[in-house]
Amino acid sequence: MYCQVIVDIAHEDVDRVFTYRIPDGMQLEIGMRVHVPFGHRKDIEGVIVEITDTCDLPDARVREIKEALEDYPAVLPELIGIARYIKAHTFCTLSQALRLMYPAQMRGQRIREKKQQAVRLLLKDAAYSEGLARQKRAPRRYAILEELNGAEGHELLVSELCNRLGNCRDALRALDTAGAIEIYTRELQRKPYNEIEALSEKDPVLTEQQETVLSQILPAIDKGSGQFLLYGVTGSGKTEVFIRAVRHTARLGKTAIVLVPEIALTPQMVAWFRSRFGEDAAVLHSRLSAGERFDEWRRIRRGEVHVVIGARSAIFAPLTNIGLIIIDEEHEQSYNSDTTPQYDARVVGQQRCISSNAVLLLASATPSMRSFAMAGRGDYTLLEMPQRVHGRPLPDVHIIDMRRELTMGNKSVFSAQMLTGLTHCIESGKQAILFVNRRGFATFVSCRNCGYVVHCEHCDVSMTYHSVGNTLRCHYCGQEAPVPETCPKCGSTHIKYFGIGTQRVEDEMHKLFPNVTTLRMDNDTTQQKDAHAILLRRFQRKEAQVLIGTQMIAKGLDFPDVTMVGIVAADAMLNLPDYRSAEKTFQLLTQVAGRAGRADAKGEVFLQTYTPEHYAIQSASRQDYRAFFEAEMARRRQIKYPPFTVIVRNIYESLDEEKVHVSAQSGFDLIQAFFDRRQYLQKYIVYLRVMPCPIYRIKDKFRWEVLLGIIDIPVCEEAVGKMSEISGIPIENVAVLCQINPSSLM
DNA sequence: AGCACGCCGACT
DNA sequence: GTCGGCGTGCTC
Repeated sequence: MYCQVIVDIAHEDVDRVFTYRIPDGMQLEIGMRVHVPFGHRKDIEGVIVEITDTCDLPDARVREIKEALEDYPAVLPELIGIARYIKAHTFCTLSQALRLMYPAQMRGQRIREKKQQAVRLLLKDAAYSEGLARQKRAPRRYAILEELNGAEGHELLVSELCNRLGNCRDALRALDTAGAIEIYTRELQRKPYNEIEALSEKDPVLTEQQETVLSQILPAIDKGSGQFLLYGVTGSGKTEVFIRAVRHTARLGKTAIVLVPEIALTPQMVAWFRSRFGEDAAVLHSRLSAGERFDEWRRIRRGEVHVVIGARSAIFAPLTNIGLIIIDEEHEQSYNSDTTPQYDARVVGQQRCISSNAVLLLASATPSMRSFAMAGRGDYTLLEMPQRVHGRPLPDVHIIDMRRELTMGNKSVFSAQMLTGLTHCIESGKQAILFVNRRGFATFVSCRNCGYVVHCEHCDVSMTYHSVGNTLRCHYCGQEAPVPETCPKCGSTHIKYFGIGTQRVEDEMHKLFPNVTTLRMDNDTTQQKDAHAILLRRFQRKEAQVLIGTQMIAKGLDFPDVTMVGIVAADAMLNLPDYRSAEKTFQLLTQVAGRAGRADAKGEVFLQTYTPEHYAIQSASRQDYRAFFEAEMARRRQIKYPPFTVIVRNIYESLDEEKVHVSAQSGFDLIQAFFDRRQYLQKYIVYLRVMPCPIYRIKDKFRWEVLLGIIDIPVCEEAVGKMSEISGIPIENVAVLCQINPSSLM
């Protein structure tokens, strides 16, 4: 018997199968990880992707499998198929794609099951009393028996016993020989989020629109096919739909994956599922400890759970018999991996659904351009939930023209109108959220006399002022610098701060409302582990009346007492060099506005902007997704951007300014030559150019880019592949990376 | 990716 | 004369 092995080496030259002989008596299956000799090297890890009884190579060239690394296939056959799909579509090696399928810690045997010693009491009832009496004069043994008798299931971990009674291993050994107890090793499960408390356990009555939506999803799950895009406004009760759909899936004996866009949102989703849904839910994401991750992965692999909840990587959960894959907040950029393999969890999910006869359910209050367009074409069935539960109205949104504030002489952070709203909210004892999409205090520091702006000395960006520590910080490389007292250029002392950051808003709040407690949540205050959850819990417990934060407060959070939301600068992200900035602005404004008025009181949103007429802001204020979608699609079509095109961007970075330019130019020449040889592709090119990156220097490295825009039709994958291939050619002292539909064009 | 094989410069 | 530089090529 022979098998085909993919060796765990990420290089094109070895990106193919190698044939090995299976030694007599070795039990191997497809998907198992093995050690194989490879060239002059021993013990290279590999994955078996095929088993055959013949082989067409001369016998002398075929070597033997050394050993299996586990006694079960680490990669399910279905996931080998998914890995092949990822290789074909993201231009990585098969070994890189296979690495996604099992915990990284398993590579190089760096992790083992955690075993612990446990003891079980073998004596029951009368025998127990008798045995106990016999130990009257051995207090250690007596105590052990008593402890075990009182323990749940009459068993305890040895470590726990030693904790309670001191070191008692000798006594344990004696009891073991006497046959009173049994000492055994058992596997310890490290379970994340075990401490999460259950929420309400009763099923709420479904709203009419929830019923309607489920009446379409559930039969599809029975049938084993269907792809849905659930467009439901914030607060429309999408989570309840998820729970019912997953429960239905589990009742059919099938399994489900629920994806959330970021790790911080998993505990909440887990809580909802654990409390409402009897079945066990596993959690899988990259910030679990190595041990936790391995244990969760193995629980799933052994078929012990029906539901897996997690971030992007959980799409590769080793579940069999999948019946449903849910992707919540479907529009989030975080579903795209930005490191190789650059997969899109939505696309992988779709592929898994096809290979497992499962239903795909994408959900969002602000669907991505791509998904909504696909629904329009009939690729997805569109499901809508336009109303909030319990007929709660959407919040009133007030657009405030900050240009007028300025002409009226108001130079502060808050407009008169927002200040009134804030005061009213605070006085009525409710809570408020202030959204600022910039951390730090001020966005840049500038001389009023000559216009000089303080830049980072390593990057071509202005530095941000942080009032904590009174320093300037570069948000790209972390470099800190003191605030200049005089202008380095003209010597003037008129140095001023411009732009608004979270610290500035916090500062202003304290000045205006000295007795109101606030919480600030941004990258700077959430550095420590769990800081995120702790801050939110404090706000939930009303330890503060006002929460000031960046993007991270926008998503999925449910604070019933928040009646007022202030968006300090709605257009701050509108002018970024990113074709998605309008879409991002609309999504963010909608999400933030959705935080207001989630319980009984109607919410109010104050949206400050310098461009009140912009369609992203207008449509967001009316929570009018369709209007935004139409306008944005028209614009994307016109400027030829995704979803009409694919953008491929090769970035060249080097400390050597001359070399990086030359390298980018030769990369450009290669792709140009490629197109010259393929006339049939040329008509799909929208643009192809080589130029310096918008941020020309980061961390002292000069940056150039080759940018390709090409109509998104299947034959164009060839061109994407070529760009990826070119980026893989090593150049001395120049780093090249390839981005497909990059999230930012910095 | 790794590591050996192979053909040219400055050293005990 | 050798030790060792890293260019090129192969791995079932």
